[in-house]
Amino acid sequence: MGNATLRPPAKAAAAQRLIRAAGERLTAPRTAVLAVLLDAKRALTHHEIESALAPGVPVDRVTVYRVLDRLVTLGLAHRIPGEDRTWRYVASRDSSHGPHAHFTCSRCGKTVCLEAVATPPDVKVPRGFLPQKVELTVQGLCASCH
Amino acid sequence: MGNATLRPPAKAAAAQRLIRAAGERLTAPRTAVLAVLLDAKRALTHHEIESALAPGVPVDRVTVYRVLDRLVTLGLAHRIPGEDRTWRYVASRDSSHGPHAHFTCSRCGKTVCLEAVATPPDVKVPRGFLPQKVELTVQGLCASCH
DNA sequence: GTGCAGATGCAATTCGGTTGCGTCCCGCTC
DNA sequence: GAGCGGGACGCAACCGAATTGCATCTGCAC
Repeated sequence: MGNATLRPPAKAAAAQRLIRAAGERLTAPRTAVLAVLLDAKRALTHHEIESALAPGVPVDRVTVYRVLDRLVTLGLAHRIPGEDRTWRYVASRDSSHGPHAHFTCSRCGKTVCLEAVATPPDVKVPRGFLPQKVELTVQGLCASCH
Repeated sequence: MGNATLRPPAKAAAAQRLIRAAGERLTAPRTAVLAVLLDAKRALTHHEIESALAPGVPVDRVTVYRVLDRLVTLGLAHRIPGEDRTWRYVASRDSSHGPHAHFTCSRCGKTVCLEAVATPPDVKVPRGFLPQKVELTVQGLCASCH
């Protein structure tokens, strides 16, 4: 998952580029948080993000929330409601926001994005309902818990 | 959604039957809570459940949580993590726990179960992962908010 | 009717997340 | 390169959903 003190500089540079490209002000917290997300192989909770960047720049809890919120708004990240009532965040791999699938381990809570759902979700909704976003979550055991 | 003071006795009777059939002790809170769920046309939050049964038997907040928890364990109900970080509960229509789909209105938060999803659950999971349950959530606008 | 494991009620606590507000600093302008 | 203004940050207090501990009560088996 990467070490905060040794976070690849490439990720920080990429983070800066993305923030700039979004027309946002470039600040240390934003760079750090986005770099953490880009470096992560799975969805991270707020707590995980916070502790991942702790050794470097100390960033306030609230600021992390606000940065994440902003990143989600900008489309640079998206967040997943978990079974444990906490948000998890992932950097958006690219702007293709097709029907998204996630896998959550019911033992350790680890959450990963599943690429390429082979199923065009033709869901029947009641008359008058307007579907906008489809979330597909698979619960089960991850490789290490299995 | 039914009125608490005039809750159909049929629902209370059904609730009692289900609780009994599950080999559980029959208590007023359990009957009341399950009756509320059976009577509901959509998924209810803890708060909604509580206020739905308020006029009749006053049931402690904590007890409602515990009863719901028990009902979920027994398979008589299931709960859905919402975008607003609160659980919503629905009585399990029957024991067929196929891939389940829910619709959540992003404006008013109302959540309903979608029957009959044409979802062939061929989701690709990473090697070593063991899928157990599939949740499909559709976000959008409900008929009244649309 | 009696006993007891299990259920309930009450109070206090935890915890993820949010809000208010004063200060700081990024980035535009001159 | 100095000045400036609005947005971002940090701190502290707050909120509400959910959980835990414990004493009391009760469904139900005998």
